Amino acid sequence: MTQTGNGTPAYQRIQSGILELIRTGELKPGDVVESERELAKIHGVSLMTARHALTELEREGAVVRKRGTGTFVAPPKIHFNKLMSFTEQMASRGLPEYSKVLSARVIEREAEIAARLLLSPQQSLLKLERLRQGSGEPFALETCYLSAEKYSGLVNAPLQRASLFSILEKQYGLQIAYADEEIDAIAAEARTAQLLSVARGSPLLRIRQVIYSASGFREIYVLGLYRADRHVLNVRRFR
Amino acid sequence: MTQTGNGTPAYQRIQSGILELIRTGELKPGDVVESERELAKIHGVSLMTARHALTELEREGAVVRKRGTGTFVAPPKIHFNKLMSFTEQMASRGLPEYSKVLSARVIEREAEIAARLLLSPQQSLLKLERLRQGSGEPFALETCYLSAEKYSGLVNAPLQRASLFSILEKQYGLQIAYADEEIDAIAAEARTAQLLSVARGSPLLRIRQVIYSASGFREIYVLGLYRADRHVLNVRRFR
DNA sequence: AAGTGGTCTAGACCACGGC
DNA sequence: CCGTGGTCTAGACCACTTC
Repeated sequence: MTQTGNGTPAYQRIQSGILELIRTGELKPGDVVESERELAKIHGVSLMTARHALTELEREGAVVRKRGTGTFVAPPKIHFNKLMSFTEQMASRGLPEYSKVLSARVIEREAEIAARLLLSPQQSLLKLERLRQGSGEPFALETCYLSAEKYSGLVNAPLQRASLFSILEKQYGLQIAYADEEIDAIAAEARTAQLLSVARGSPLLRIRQVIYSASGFREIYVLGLYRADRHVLNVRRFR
Repeated sequence: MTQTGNGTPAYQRIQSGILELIRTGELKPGDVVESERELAKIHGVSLMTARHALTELEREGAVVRKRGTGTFVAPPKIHFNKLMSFTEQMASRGLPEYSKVLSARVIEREAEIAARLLLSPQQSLLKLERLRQGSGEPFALETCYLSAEKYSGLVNAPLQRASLFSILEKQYGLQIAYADEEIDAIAAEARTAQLLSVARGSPLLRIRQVIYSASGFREIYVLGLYRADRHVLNVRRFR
């Protein structure tokens, strides 16, 4: 008797159940999760199916399994390698944040940048230059480039208030998936130094990122220059 | 009749077989991998077991599965967020590499660094300072700190020739798992500038990493200073 | 000894893709 | 239509941890 119930697979329903308990705080990090056999019985499912559910949850880092002992809620996740907008980053640290839009306009014939987005060299681009401030001090200079064709409406968007990510996600239905970043350091040249209130030649962290949509397209190119004395990047690398 | 053969699980043997074909080039990116049913028959194993093997290979990024179509060798992996030693990095790019050991000795009372390894402030540390050169030019200055108690033998290890990682893995049985890195930029001070053959005040990429063993302990602290004009860091971040 | 996760079997039905 | 991967069953034995 296979009782699939609704359309969602049984193993996913089991996962949702556990994730819900974690989300609501009913299960805290370190707490025991029901064993495979218990889950199988409760959900009226075979052992393999219950196992499947836990295997995926472990892979996602939600739980930890210990042979001979049980399955436990994983320690609070550290948000390493998470792609967050400036706004989100500041919010997650509880810091006040402010962005000044220096320019938002359409540019033409920027072949090099178009190439990074895999667009043809003549294609026009939307260029968005913002000075990021945190705790009242200038912090970073971020220049975003997007296809002008797709995102022309952004020129008049309330970027002063809302985060670019949230506008793209909500208004344009863009599903941001990941970003590849190139990180190095450069010396501040005159204009940048002045905008960021640092001396000319001061070391800046330069982050060039290509942001990909869930469907695999290159959607945004961002050139970020960060005051090294105000910014540390956190990365986790695996062997 | 369960024929396990040797000690390794069947699904791992199936994985090794496929990975070997990929490694030797017998299977190239885009090629079809044997179907679940074929694998099950060939290896005299049930369908679930063959599936398990492919599921893990897909998770690791070695293959891609397409419902209704088949399983294919994944496109060449991009080594994002991979923890590699300097030696490995240079080798993977086919570049000649050379390291000069500037010092290798035991130091005492370096409370701040001991703290990063969660050791007591008085504990003595092994300090290993190396100048990394690639293509004949100085490239980076790397200073490693390890527990002197555990790794005292390293003082006399052939670090000129073998990579620190490989010595730790082979001789000390250390299983390196991952590293958390703090990345920022600083201006080169006198000694560093001289060693790296750059002007004083040049921007350097500073990477401070804590390397963890598979059992979760903090094993190595590395302070790396990289010439920004010779080094770009690649990172992938996920939403 | 009892309970846990790890591996595995020999089937089954479904949804999807290509022909 | 046929072959593919996706989901699932109702058991089984093993290795490990805890008591």
